[in-house]
Amino acid sequence: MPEVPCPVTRPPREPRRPLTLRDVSEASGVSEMTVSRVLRGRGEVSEATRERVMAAARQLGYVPNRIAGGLASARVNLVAVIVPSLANMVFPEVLTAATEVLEGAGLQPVVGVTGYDPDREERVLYDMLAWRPAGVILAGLEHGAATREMLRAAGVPVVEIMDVDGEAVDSVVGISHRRAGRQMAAAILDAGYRRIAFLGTMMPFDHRARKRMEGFEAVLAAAGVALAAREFYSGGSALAKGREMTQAVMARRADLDFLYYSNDMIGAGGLLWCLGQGFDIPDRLGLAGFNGLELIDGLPRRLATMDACRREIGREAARIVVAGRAAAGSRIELTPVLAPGDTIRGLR
Amino acid sequence: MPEVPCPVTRPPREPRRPLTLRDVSEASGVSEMTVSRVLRGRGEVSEATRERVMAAARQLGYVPNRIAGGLASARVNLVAVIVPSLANMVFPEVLTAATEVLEGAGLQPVVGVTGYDPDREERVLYDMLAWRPAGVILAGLEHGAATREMLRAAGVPVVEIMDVDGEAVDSVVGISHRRAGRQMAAAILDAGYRRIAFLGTMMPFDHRARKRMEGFEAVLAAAGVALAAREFYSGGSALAKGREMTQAVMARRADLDFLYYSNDMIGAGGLLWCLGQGFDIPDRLGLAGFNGLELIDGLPRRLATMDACRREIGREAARIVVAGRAAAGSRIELTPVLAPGDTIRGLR
DNA sequence: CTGAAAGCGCTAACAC
DNA sequence: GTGTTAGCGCTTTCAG
Repeated sequence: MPEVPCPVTRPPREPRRPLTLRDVSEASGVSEMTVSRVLRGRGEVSEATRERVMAAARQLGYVPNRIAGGLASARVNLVAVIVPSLANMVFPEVLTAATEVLEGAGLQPVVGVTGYDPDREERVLYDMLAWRPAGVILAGLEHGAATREMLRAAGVPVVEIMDVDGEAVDSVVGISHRRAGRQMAAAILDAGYRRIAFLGTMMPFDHRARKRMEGFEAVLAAAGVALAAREFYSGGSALAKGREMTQAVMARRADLDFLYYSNDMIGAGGLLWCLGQGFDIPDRLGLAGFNGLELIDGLPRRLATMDACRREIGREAARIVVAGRAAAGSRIELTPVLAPGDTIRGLR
Repeated sequence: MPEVPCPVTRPPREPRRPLTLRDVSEASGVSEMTVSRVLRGRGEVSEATRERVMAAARQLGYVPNRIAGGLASARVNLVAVIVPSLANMVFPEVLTAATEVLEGAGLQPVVGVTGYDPDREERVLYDMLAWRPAGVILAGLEHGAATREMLRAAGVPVVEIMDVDGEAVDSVVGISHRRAGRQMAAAILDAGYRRIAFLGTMMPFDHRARKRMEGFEAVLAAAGVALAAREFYSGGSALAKGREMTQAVMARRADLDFLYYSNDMIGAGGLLWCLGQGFDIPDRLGLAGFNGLELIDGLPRRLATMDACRREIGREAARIVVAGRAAAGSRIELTPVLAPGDTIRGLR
């Protein structure tokens, strides 16, 4: 990556007109083309020239204009990354991992947030494609028709992340949430629990949570077990909601012996409430969440969970974008591992 | 904001060459100039023409090229937002609030992450300024000389956020962390605690945490009280670290009667550990954190804390950028409120 | 209300 | 190694 000629001294005068390559060219007595080469670190340039150019650029405080550069070269170092939310730690983590890989390749993520709203997703994508990014990473496989069409026509790598249960436009990196739900159900049944409740978010467009629940119920049904209760929430502090939902569901069905939460944060809230009630965990009552958040390490007991492979997803998605056309159509299904923690009996 | 002419039907053929205004112009029989007007929603255009153009654009799946547009108009709808980290929920929250305001004004945030590293901050800023953003929002007042110089020379609104203790390049929106530390110290002393420890992060560039500690110690010193212990951590799950640090510090100084944490997450970990130990909180031992995270609502006891005004900071910073030159040099100091929770005695 | 011409600041593709 | 020429796809400006 080219060196950054940041200004260390104040330029002689505050020029009203923005600086251009020409200014650096004149100040250094080198042609614009060569200045451009130096600043991009491309092409063979003699060391002497290079230094004169860098000195002039630094001196003036010149910052190259990528808008012009992008137009001229039809190459842009931006990568669109579109996630449903930043409030759920899962996405900042995916983003952080993706950013590390992208930066290493000289690419710059541009983050868009949809709020789990397909219309906003469409708008956000449209706005980002207007910058002709070098790639698109976006969460989920469910998109509006127009969104899919834009992705298809974008002509750059598109990576749909988090989920693999569905049809991808181009590449996918994620886990099977249906399978994750099934796996958790099997473990719970194995451990002998039978009066099981599901506690989750009330978001029509959180397809991954829905799929986990579907997989979960399917396995229960196959074993002749029906969900004994369901509880949904929306908004507010997830930890507090976990607490409230748990209290509510236990008030309705005191005989429940297992609570499956759609994420670790509400699970943690539920766990704290249950411990406060003095419930015998995991014998009388088992609990499990989803995501494998770091947070779990600090709870009085480790909540059973399943790793959503967030960092790996971010990293692999970024790699696919970096690889360009070579990696088109990749499909990477990661395998979440059940971490039984201390809240499922007999599974230590 | 202009309507989004997203494609609802597949274009007739997959064109290899990217679409341009000219394609829409030809397909609609309207000049490029008028197509441009329609797509941007600028200038007077007859309804009939408008509809023909929109239909053609939608049909083709045309997405305007903002690179070319930005170059021609020297106007860009991007706003650089530079934060130290996404792992600390504080920043995603600021970002979310800022995004709401920016989107409402047709601006698009571009997020950069520095990892609390001044050199990375400089690089990130350089990369962002290369896109000639309409404004810059960045955390903190402490920057390298080159970074300050770039900010000064950017020629667009610059808003430094989170902190007001220091000299700003242009506008500032934040709170005084020194004052926050002082205020907390005063409250703790008022409540009669005297053997006080500080537990925090070991980050040389987390200036805000440092300032809180400085303010905190200053008030203690003025009252003739010295910090009885300090404990620092880095990396790992903050909740777990809070637990470990608390255990460690209490092992060293069992007579401590107050623990002041540099953030709520480690404070929550400490609180959970203390409750597990059966400590008499808040009488025998008081606790306080910082930030006012939502998370607190779900803990067995409400941790005392002080709101960092995160959403308000994001919102106001974005407003200043939206206002443009009119708001240059603004200074907004917000006042964090002490939320005594259940962990400081006599302050319910 | 609509159109034609002239760049925006840079880089690809060639010369030298 | 270095310089020259011609655009990239839009929008500004000015005519009609």
